[in-house]
Amino acid sequence: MQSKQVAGRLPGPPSPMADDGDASRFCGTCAFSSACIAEGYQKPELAELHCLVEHVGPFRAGEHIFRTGDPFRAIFAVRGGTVKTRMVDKEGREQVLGFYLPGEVIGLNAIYPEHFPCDAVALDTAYFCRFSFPAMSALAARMPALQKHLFRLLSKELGSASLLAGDHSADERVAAFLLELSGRYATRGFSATRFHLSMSRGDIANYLRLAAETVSRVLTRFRAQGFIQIEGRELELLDPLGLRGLGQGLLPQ
Amino acid sequence: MQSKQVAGRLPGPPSPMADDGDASRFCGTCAFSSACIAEGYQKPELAELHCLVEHVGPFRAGEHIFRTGDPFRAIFAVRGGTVKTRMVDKEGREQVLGFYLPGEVIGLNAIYPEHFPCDAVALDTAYFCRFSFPAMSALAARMPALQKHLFRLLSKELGSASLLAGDHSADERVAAFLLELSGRYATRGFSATRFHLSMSRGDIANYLRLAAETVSRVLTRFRAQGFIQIEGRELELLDPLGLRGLGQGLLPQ
DNA sequence: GCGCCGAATTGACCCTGATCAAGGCGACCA
DNA sequence: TGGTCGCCTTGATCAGGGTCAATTCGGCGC
Repeated sequence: MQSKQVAGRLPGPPSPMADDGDASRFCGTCAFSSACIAEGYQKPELAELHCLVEHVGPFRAGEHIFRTGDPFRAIFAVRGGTVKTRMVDKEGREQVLGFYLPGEVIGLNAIYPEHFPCDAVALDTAYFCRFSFPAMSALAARMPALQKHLFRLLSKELGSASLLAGDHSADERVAAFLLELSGRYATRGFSATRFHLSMSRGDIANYLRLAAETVSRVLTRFRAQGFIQIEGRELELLDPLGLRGLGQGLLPQ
Repeated sequence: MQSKQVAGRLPGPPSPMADDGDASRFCGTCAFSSACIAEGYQKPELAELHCLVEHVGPFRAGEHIFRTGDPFRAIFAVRGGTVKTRMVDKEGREQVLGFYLPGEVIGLNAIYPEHFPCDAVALDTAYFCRFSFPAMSALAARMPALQKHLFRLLSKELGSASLLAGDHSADERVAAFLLELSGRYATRGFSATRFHLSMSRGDIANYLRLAAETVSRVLTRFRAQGFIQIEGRELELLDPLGLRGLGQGLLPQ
C-alpha cells in the first residue's frame, strides 16, 4: 500500500493502489493526467490540473465519501481501494448502482441534478483525488483534451449502465460480472485472472438484481464446473473463455 | 404535424411536434438553444450554433437514424416523432435501451466508443436536428453554457439509466414507465395525462424486461382498477397518484 | 481458550412472471 | 368483400430464482 506500482501483474497483495504521483508527474493511473500527457500538454497545463486536485482519504470500510443530497461540488477519482455507489429508497431498501476501482471516477451522475443522487461508500480503505468541478469545467474550456476526456468519461459510463439493462439468467449475470471486473483490473495494470472481491456477496447480488443465495449458489457451481477457483473473496478465473460463453450477449464485442 | 405548437395540452392530434424554429429563433424546444438563450448569449453565438445544425428527416416508422457500428460524427435532437434505441446481440435478440421524445437527444453513448453502440429506429414519422459533434465540442470550449449543457445532458442520461436498474415487480415497472413518460411530455409542454404510446407493447415489455403478455395484463388490470384509461395506444392517466403509489421507490424524489 | 456476530453456504418450498397456445381486432390491399 | 398480417389480449402451464430457515465459517474481542 505504500510503494509505487507500475503496470504488470500483482504477485501478492490483493489490495491494489494506484501510483501516488508527485508534483510534476501527477498520479500515474490518474483518470485525467494520461489523457493530457498524451495530447502533448506541458507542465503549465498539468500544473493547473494539479492545482485543482486535492488528495483525500483514507476512508475506512463503510465510511461515506458523499451522501445522497449533498451539494455537488467535485468529482472523485479512486486512487486506492474500492467504492460502491447506492441509492436507498424510502422503504430503506438499498440498490447498488456500481463498484469503482482505482483509476475510475465517481460523482458524474451528480452534474445534472447538482446534488449527489446516491451514496458512495468505501468497501475497504480507500483514497481519492478530489477535483473541484467548477474549476475543472473552466480548465476544460481552455484544454480541449480535458473537455474531450470528460465527455468520454461520461459517455463511457452511459455504455456500462446499459450493460446491466438486459434481462439475463443468473449464470449470465454472474459470469459477466466477473469478466467485467477482470477486464477493468487488467486495464489498470493488475492481474486479470486473480483478484480480491472487495464487495460482499450481498452487494454483488444487489448490484446484479439477484438474491445473495443465488450468487452463492452460482459461484459454487462455477467452481464445481472448473470455471473459477474461489475461497471467500479471493478469486481466480481458471477458464475465462468458458465464462465468456456463459456471459454471451451480455458483454460487449 | 404541420402547424407550430406551443406549450399546453393537445386536444386532438396524438403526435406532438417540436417548434420548427427559424434562422434567428432556432427551434423553440431545441435541446440546446434554450440553455444558451437563458445564459444571455446573443445572436452571434446562436448563429454559430445554428451553423453546425442540420435538419434531417422525415424518417418513416421503422427506418434507422443510425446503426450499430456507424462511425460517430454527430448527435441528434429529436424535433418531432419518437425513437427507440436498441442493441441486437449475436443471437439476434433485441434489447430496447430507451425511447426518445421531441426535445431529447440521442447518440451521447457513442462519444466514448466513437462508433454507435446501438441502433436508433424511428417509431413514427420523425424529424431531427443533427449536430456535428466535433464542431459542437469546439464551440463548447468557447461557450461555457453550451459545455455545461452538454455535461448536464450526459449526466442526466446517466441518472435515468439507473432508473431501470432496480429489481422491481411488473406493476412497479409499468407504473413507473407511464409516469416517467408523462413527466417527460409535461416537461416539453405536452399534456401530462393524455398521450399516445408510439411504441408497441412488445417494445415496452422489452425495455422493462418483461414479456409482452405481462405488460398487456398489467395495463388491463390498471384499467380495471381505475388508474388509467387505455384504448390501443391512446392513454389517459386517471389516477397518477395511485400509480405513483405503485411505482414507489422506482421513481426519484 | 471461549463466545459472539455477520457473512456465506446449503436445503426446502413457493411465487412471480415467462412460455406456449388460441383467439380477437384493426389496418391494409386486391 | 374477403384475406392476410401484426399487434394485442386472455388463458393454462411451468420454471427460475426469491424467500425462509438452519448450519457453518471466519474474524474479533475478551
